[in-house]
Amino acid sequence: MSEDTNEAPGAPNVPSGPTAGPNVTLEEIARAAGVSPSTVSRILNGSARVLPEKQRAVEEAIARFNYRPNVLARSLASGRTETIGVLTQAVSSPFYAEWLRGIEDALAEPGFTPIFVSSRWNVVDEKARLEEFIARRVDGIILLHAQLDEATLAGYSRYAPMLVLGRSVQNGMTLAGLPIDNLQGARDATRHLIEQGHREIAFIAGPSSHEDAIERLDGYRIALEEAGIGFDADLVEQGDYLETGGLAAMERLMARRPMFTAVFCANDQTAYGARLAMFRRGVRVPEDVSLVGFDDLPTSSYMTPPLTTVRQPTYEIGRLAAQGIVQMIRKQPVALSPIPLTLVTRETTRRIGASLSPGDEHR
Amino acid sequence: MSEDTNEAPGAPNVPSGPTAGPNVTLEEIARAAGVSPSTVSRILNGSARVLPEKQRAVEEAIARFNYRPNVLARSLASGRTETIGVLTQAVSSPFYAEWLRGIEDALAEPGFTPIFVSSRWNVVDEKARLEEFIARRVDGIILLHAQLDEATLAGYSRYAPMLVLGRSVQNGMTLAGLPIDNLQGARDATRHLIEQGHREIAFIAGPSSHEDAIERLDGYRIALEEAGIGFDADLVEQGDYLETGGLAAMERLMARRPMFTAVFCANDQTAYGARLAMFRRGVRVPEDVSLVGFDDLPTSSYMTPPLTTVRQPTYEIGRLAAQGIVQMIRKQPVALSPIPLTLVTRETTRRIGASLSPGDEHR
DNA sequence: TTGTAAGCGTTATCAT
DNA sequence: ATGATAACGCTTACAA
Repeated sequence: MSEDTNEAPGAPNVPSGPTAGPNVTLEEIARAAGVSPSTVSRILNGSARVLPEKQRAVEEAIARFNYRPNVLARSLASGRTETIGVLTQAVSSPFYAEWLRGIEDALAEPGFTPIFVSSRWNVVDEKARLEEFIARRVDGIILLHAQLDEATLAGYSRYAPMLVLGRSVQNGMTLAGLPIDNLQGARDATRHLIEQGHREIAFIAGPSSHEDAIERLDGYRIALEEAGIGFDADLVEQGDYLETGGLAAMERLMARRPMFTAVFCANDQTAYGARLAMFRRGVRVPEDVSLVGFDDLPTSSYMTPPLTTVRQPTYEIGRLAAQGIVQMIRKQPVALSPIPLTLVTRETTRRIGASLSPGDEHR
Repeated sequence: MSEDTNEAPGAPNVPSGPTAGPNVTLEEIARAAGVSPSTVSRILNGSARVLPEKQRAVEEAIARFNYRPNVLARSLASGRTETIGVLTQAVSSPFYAEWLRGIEDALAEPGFTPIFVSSRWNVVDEKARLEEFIARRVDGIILLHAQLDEATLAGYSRYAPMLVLGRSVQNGMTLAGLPIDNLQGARDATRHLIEQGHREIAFIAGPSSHEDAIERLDGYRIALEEAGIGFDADLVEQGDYLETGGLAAMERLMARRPMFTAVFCANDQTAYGARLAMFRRGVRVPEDVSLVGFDDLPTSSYMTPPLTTVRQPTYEIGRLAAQGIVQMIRKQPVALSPIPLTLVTRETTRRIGASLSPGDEHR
């Protein structure tokens, strides 16, 4: 029983005594403390009152053997894993980072553990990752930007309650969506430019496969139309939500179309690329061209000049999602209202018109 | 047995027949296919030859019932979880993102699943997360920048093999370190500035609690001394590896010390902050002051101007770590040599000296 | 309050 | 090649 003698350098806290280390079981603790396994279990889970003396004996044994309950066995027996599958499109994207932080923090409170995976913007991977979650018997699933269609999601939600961020779905007991009002955000941003006197406003779009990219384009278009300016397809370039795409799109735009006083980018990463393209050509921001992004990534306020952009309360959204999924697991009703976005005006936009008045620079 | 009738909207692929859905077990599959559980298990794992007809019958039943093996039960029985605990200091840090991507990609090949958690630069959390890994019976652990001392790590490594990134430890069978040569990187960066004619080179340091921050400071100091310039504590400001810290440090520096022609920052985030501080004061980069960062975050090449910095091959490091831990799990020997860093010269540094010659701008 | 015993869904060791 | 059967380490009625 105690053939557990792998020489590890300076193992601390681990008694060199009997069955120390990794493979101690609840049963051995029970034996050592002179109680039954169920008593140990009860103490571990606080699921019933136990005589103080036994309590102490058990706790002493746990400490002495450095015992850690086996989560697997616990979950198998109880049917609960206290685990939430979180599916991102890319764990490493700066955009998801804040969401993850919010989720992680909010999940820690009720004692759930998140499992983060990425599906790389790929529907096949997305399915595969969801099935892994199910095989792992997660208690709930949070999807950041699901690509799968609603019917498929609903099917998977039979296995575990699912919450989809950035998407509206038919809310039910096991499937819910937390939509983000991209259209409104894009409209506000465009309006801001219009109010600043801009009329030739270019747009660098995100991938048309993304629902939110389409919404942002729509918001831009609607604001233009509302202002009586009208949408001009010639002012729109295709990006890919990445810096490289923004750079290339901006280069094409400048080569093709010298007349515009502002550029609205479908996300901040695109704006970074566009900004560099302008820098390369000696186009000044905001003196020559105003620039607006979308998302408000943490670094955007450190761009030079700091980027005007549409802020998503990402950390808070993450928290909301985490709280929501926990409620769904507990079969409590969840009310999820669309997340409003707010424009944060920083220093890449400038009033134009009448004469070249100083505009916004003084602050 | 088939009280499994929760109404889910449009569940696909799930037969509305007998025991469809979540709770199908291996035993039911066996019954349906007219074989024993062991046979099903063998087919699932390919662990033995089975008659083609039974094989087909079982596969058919699996498909029909949409059966997914319970990972928990499997792990409990087999003692293997095929899971790697990955401890980061902050999942959401742009710095760790690329490491995670490398780890995730490389782990997918041998079929391991990473579990990412953050310890928030906090030793207490770090211990707690490690113990969770152990309770989850992960097969191996990768630590990104462990803060715990080596003896403690060695103790935990009794439970599962551990690989520490960015740190050198006494390499053994169950504990290994993959050091990163921060000192050399910092020395190269400083030398570059010296070669460009700079002599008054300021340094914004990282938190002194971080081993790598100290190494970077040392590299700076050594390069200075090697060049006969000598270290001047008055040119060093304290940062915190974050943008805010860089901003504040730079402001203090400018307020205190007008004489310097270059600033070397302990990491890119610090450089972003410093760059903004200079922008605010009308100090031009690189015309007035040269700027060098460290890490080469993805956005650094999109800074304006693009940031000269020390590049860590982060994605590759992540891959190496993943491959290393898998080898350790398989009890194969691992050879881990320190990762060299390379300076990438972009546009925030400029040659000075003789006269104000144009220098590097032409490219 | 405490103990006994029957699962939880697999894998693995035996025989056959 | 296949099937019983005993683990794996815990939870949870059910009794006492």
